[in-house]
Amino acid sequence: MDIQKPSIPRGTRDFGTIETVRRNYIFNTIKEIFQLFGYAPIETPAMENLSTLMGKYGEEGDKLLFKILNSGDFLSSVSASELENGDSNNISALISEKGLRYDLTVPFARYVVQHFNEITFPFKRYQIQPVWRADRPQKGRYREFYQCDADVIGSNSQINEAELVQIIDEVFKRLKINVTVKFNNRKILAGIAETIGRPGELIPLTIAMDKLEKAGLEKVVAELKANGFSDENISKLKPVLEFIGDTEAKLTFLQSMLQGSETGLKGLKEINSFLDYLKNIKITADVELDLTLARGLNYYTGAIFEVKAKDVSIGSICGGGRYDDLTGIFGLKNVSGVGISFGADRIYDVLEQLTLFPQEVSGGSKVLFVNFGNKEEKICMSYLPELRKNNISAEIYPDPAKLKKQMNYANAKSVAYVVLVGEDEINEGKITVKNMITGSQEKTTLEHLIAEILNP
RNA sequence: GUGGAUGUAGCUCAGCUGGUUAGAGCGCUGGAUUGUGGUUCCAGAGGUCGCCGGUUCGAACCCGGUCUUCCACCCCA
Repeated sequence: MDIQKPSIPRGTRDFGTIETVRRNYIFNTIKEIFQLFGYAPIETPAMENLSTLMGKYGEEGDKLLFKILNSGDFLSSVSASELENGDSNNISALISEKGLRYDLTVPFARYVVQHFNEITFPFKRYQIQPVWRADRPQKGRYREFYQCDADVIGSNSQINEAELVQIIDEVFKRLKINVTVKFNNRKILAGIAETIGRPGELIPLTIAMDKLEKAGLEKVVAELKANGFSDENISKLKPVLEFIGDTEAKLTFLQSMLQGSETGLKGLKEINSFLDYLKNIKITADVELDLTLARGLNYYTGAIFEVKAKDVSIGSICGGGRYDDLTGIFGLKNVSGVGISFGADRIYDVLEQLTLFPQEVSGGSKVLFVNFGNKEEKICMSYLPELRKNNISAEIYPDPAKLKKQMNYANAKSVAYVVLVGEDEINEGKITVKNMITGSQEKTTLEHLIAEILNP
């Protein structure tokens, strides 16, 4: 039999011990903050019915869904003529009815509708699980990655938006990442579309506007023209694209521009309410209104957020928004929700690039007992529980290997103290403790070692 | 999904216009030091040159395909 070189699918990764400990540091930080704000955890399955997932993320999203082949004789449901036609889309619908989740928001909406009777509203939940996208991987883009979501469903108040910004601020403050929180409102974008004379063409408009920062005004205009926007449409839009000023100035400008649009004015009202709540909160991060912020996910209808790291260029590390009717498609009308999603894997990349991971995130033992042989290891075995009882992680080297090898092991695992108990120590009822950081060494007792570690 | 790069030891990389036996640093193992790591010195192990095929007397090197990683679009966390 051939030995095959093992590998994992592209865009997926193994995590070593250091990486896992560091990732847990991110997850734990986020989880702690979520709980601090009263969010409770749920989990949903890795796979959902495709009918739940399809059509929720736009055309692009459907393409990026990982589909799971039906079990058993999956071809039996395909007729010969369909096979002959070779329409992949058609056939895939026949042979696959499950898919891996693409995000956590849509499964959450499904969950809310399905468990409506058990839930007390407003429902604040958090969820930290992997999601999968059949995207082409590159830096900061993986096919399996973790999202850390917090959502409030069943409340229209902008107090939720303000709270989510507060959570974002708190999380990145603790992780020591400088960020800018950009926000916008889909209703305002809809109002702009209306005002320039292209109501209902929100999506092509926003996709083009989104490129302003990256591609520049000319490219945006060119794309709009290609999508059938007239010169008059574009000249009406230009003041928006060219506007320079702070959040307040933008709002004043929009107030007069959107007079004719009911939706647009509603969006303005939402933003003003949101900002009003925010005034009472001390926020460290920069928070700014960005009219070119669009975000692709189709289900957003109100506020939208995006968070960027100031010191690293990696795309957004957190995003979110309000969806007024995501549960509607599953039969539950008039339930509005708003949520944010932290991208743990990108946050990892940011922390690594800025070397912001705390030192103590190592994962090894604090104390290692050297193994000198059968008689000595038994004494060590009796000491170990004493340390662990005091919440000090400790281990004994399992084999009576050469001392050099055991010291090397301690060094590689960044163990702080190595304890040597040989014949001399046994006779004296003491232990020899070597401090691996300073290199100094002294004969002492177990009690003294414990005391030193607990009260440095 | 479109376009462009990339792949040589565990890691980072050298390897001339195709020419005998493919190299370095770091790491690893052993020794100098039989109860002392992180510094030093010596020795050693480790390679289907991503994979498959083609051109050639001869391929790590040229050509085709495929996979990987990366970059730009698209989109996104």
